[in-house]
Amino acid sequence: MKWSDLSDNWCPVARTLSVVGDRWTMLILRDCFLGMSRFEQFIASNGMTRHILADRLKRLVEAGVLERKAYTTTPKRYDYVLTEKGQELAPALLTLRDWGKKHMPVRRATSA
Amino acid sequence: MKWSDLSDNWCPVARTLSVVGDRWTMLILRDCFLGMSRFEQFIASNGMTRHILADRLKRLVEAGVLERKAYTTTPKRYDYVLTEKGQELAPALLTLRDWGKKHMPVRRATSA
DNA sequence: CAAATAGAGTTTCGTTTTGGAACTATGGCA
DNA sequence: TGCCATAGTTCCAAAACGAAACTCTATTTG
Repeated sequence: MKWSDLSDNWCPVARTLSVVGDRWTMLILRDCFLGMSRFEQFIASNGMTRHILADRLKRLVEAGVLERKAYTTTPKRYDYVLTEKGQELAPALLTLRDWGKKHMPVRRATSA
Repeated sequence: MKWSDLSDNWCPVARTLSVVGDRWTMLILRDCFLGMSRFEQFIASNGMTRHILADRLKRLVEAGVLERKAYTTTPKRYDYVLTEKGQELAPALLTLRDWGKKHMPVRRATSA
């Protein structure tokens, strides 16, 4: 099965995962909830590579989770901000955070 | 950054995603919550390939989310059942389900 | 003015991961 | 004896990914 086929799956969990179920998307959204909105901020925050970030941002905008708002015209540059639909992923992030706090203790310190 | 490095990330969301943040794991867990426990059931339920399922089950057992319990000895066969730690992912699944119900309407019917 | 810096991507290339399918292994059953 | 069920494992080609370099526009600095 192709991953993209999940968007029309009978199961609402699967349909959600078709948008946020890959390895990096939730971390981008976490950063959005922490107040970040720009390409270089996301890059600095979670160590993903540039073209993967570009791809994920594009998908999230297409999915209506983020909105791409120009903040300068020359050159064109954009803020990526949560839409209403994106905001409503907050409970999901919070449950994931709570589970991590309880069940995934940190073994050693890391920089990133 | 390697995905495996996330398990020691400062952020509890990232640490959670190091276990359940890939493309199929959450769907396996959904099936567990729906009462499934065997290899062929998971295969029939969500169309993932056999060796990816085998890999994910192994990781989930290593992570302490599932437990591998023999239900026959010859040949050795196993049920994969949620541990306490796994059970506590229920709230996360529920928030993902709710978001999908609200924001990801089905466009066309699918079989799987 | 030339050169360096900053922000936001895009391209290239080599390595991993994945999807698809076939193959293996063990035992029950007709 | 041969077929079926369960649970994997192996193989190969295709897709995704990580790392690094490159592009483009404009601003700042020497």
